[in-house]
Formats: sequence, C-alpha cells, structure tokens
Amino acid sequence: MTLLEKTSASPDLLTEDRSMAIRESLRNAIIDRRLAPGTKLSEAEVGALFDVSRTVARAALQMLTFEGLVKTERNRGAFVSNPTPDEARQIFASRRLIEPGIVTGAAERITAEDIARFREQLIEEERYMNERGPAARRAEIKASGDFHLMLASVAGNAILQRFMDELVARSSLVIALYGRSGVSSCGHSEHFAILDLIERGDAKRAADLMLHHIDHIEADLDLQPKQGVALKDALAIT
Amino acid sequence: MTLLEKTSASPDLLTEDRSMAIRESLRNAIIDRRLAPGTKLSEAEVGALFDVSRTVARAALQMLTFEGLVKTERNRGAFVSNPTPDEARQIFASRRLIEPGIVTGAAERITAEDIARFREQLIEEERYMNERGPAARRAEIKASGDFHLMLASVAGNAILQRFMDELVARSSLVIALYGRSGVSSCGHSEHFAILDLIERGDAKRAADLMLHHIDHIEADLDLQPKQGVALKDALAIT
DNA sequence: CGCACTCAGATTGCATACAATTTAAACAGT
DNA sequence: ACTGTTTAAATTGTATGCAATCTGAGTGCG
Repeated sequence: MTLLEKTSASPDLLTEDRSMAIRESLRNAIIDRRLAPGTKLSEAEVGALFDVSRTVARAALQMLTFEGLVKTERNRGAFVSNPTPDEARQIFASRRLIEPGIVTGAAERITAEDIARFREQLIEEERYMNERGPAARRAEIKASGDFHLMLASVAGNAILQRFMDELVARSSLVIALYGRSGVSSCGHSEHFAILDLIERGDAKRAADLMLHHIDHIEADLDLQPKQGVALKDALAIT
Repeated sequence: MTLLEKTSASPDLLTEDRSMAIRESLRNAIIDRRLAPGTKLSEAEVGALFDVSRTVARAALQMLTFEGLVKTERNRGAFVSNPTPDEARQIFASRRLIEPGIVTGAAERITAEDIARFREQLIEEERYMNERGPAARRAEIKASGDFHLMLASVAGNAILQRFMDELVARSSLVIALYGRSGVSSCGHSEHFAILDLIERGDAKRAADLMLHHIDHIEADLDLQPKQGVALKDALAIT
C-alpha cells in the first residue's frame, strides 16, 4: 500500500464523514490499480494510513464489500476483489440492461452546459490515450469510466446512478485484469459518437450504439476460465 | 418496535454472522410493515432486542442504509425509509430496465423443478389474496415480491439478483405507502401468465408482459407529490 | 528427510468506555 | 403566558481492550 491521496480536498460540509472519505480514497486506489487485486486490506493498516481507529476503517471496508470491490472472509480479513471471468460476464450483462436506459434518460434531460462538460471530459480522455506508460493507462481507464458515470448522473435516477457506480468501478477492475490491448482506442471514438447522437436527440440510435460499445469493451477482454481446471492440468502435466 | 422473530432458524453454518441475521430480520419487518416508515431504529434498542452490542447493531443498520431501506442522518440516527413519490418512480423505472432482462435470462435457464416451485409459490400467493385482514395483505405483498426474486435467482446473475433484492424490498415499502386498493388482484394473474410464457420458451413475450406487469403495479399507486407544497399551502389557507 | 503437531504472534469479532452532538426540559426574563 | 437561554439526559461517533480465530514458524516424532 503506497501512495493514497488523503483527499484534503473539501474541508467543508462533506468532510465530517471520515469512513466515507476513506471508502472514496480506497475506491479510487482500487479502480486505477494502485491496489492490486488480492491485496490484503487489514483494518489496522488502513486505520493507521488514514489516522483513524479500526472502527472507522472497518466501516469503510464494509462499504467496499457491499459494492463488490472488496471481498471479506470471516476471521481472515478484507482483500481487493479478484473478479472471475464469470463475474466479469455478469457485470457486463448488467450494464447491457441498464445503460441503454441511462442513455435514453440522459437524452431527455441533458442541457447545453452538460454537453460542453462532456466534450471537455472526452478531450481529457483523449490526452491520456496518446500518452504512454502505466500511469496514463490507468488514468485512461478511469476517464473512460467517468464518461459513463456522467451520463448516469444526468439521467436523473439516483438508484441507477448508484448501480452504475458499482458496475463501472468493477468494470475497471475487470478491464485492468483481463484487458487485452490498447483498450479503448475504439471505445473512445464511440463515446464521441454517443454524445453526438444524444445531442441530436436521437435517443434510440444512441442507446443502440451504447449497446455495441459495451459489446466492444467486453470483446476486448480475454475471459478464459483459466483457474477452473488449473490444478487438475498442473497435476496432469507434471 | 414489537414482535421480531429472532430467527432461531438455522443454528448451523450461517449462524455465525449476526449482523447479517439482524439485517435480515429487520428487513423482513420493514417490508411487511411491522416497522412503519419513519420509525426510529436506535442502535441501543436494536442491540438490546437481539442481544448484541451496539457495534453489531450498527453494522446491520449500515447495511440496510446501503440498500435504501433505512435512512441515517449524521448524529441523529437511523430511520425506516419513507420513500418519496419521486423515489418510487425511480424504483419502478429501474425495474423496467432490469426485469425484462431477468425474464429472458430465466427463460434460458429455468428447469422443470423450478417451474414446479414457482407454481407452488403462486398458489400460496393466491391463498393470501383470498384472505382478509392486514396480516394477509402484508403476506400478499411479500409473496408477490418473492415471485420476482425467484425469477432473479434462476436468471443466474448474482449482481442483478442483488439489485432486484433491493428494488423489490423498496417496492414493497412503496406499495404499502402509496398502494391504492386490492393491490395485486390483477398482478397475480399476470404472474401466472408470465410463468406460462417462460415455460413455453417464449422469452420475448414474457419480457413484454413483465414490462406491462410493472406498469400495472405502478399504475395502481397514488404518487401525488403532496408534501412538496404542503407548508406553503397550509400557510396560505390559514 | 518428511510429516504432523504445538504454540506464539498477529488479526479479526465484539463489547465497552469515553467524547461529541443533539434533543427536550427546566428556567428565567420580559 | 411566551420566547430565548441554559442545562441535563439521551444518542451517536470513535477509540480501545479483550476474547476468539487464523497463520506460520518451530519442534518433535516417525
């Protein structure tokens, strides 16, 4: 566990919810892979890092467990999730159901200012795409997810927004684990195209394209159930 | 807070997760309205009822807060959720996106034994429908929700199943709050029809009917935003 | 040399103690 | 009487202590 920005960001109203802040910080660390899947998150360690008691650290870990970013085993502790290929498929199946609805919802309610903000976001995403190195790659995955989250936030359904929060976060984990290549080179242009269709008010086509977009993301994954027979095979070979 | 079955049910493996058991128990109490919306759930009281410390009670309340069945305000405590009409609409909008997918998933994977179980469940539901009294009404709402949950469980997507758990629970609250009449007299026959279509393998029509079914449930609600202008109006009148 | 066992260290589960905050009740002033 | 203030009770937020459990190194035995 190395560098975690302690989010001294907003000392205002939100600040007085420390377990939430820790959750946010760990969440970010997980989704852009500063914390690798399988990493143990001991209560004492997390508490020490953020200068709180185990009680608060524990609460944060519980929340992350609920969102599926962390798996806890009784009497053993909390670990960064290591999604299986099957879980990955379920994540994307869920997104295929929800995101077209998000898009049509967003198309109805989006404003000109929203669109401007989206364009900015997409340009930033493009910047990361053209950079090299693992840091840029992580930032790219994060930014790519943020597009979907922004869409969810303008769709005006808090419940779906929360579901998407979870799904996008877990997708980032999956992409980092199973991603094949220069991931979103194609995905990025699709973001632009989706935004254009929404701007034009063509919700139907935008939703369709979103479906394809999700297909493309999943198609770029290498979801072989390697672990399932690993032991048997290993024994058979030796 | 009156009678909460202490679920002495399974003293076996599952037993060693007390906060989970408490969550389950409170959850049931909330969705069939033994705990009315707005009721305060103090940590000490919950702890005393289940004979655990505040720590464990608190964890249970945190989980319920995450699923939206309970709202907690900082330094004030936890209260049974009192969903607004707007939240209600969001809940049903979410279900409209997810449940057709659940149905098609279930249609692919359902077995003959599953179908038999479903039939049993529907018959039990019918029994409650024909009884009188608030207890039967509560049982009816619960059983009606269980049909949707069983569908989700055979669809084979753990994530969607969890989402449905939350949505169905919150729907029960909404129906109890805003329900107009002999709620699911129509809804029930639709359950049968949906099951029949699934059995025949006609996933498309089953999904369509599910959509209509959700529409019918929501149509039976009285979602006037009464509170929004209540104060202003009250002042204007006097 | 390998295997099982034991025991110490570390970590989680839970209860409890204390500090911070809210609530409402008593009280005083007008 | 009524309003505003003060004060005490109750409740939540957080830290910490103890018991239960797990892990792994060391040890003894085959």
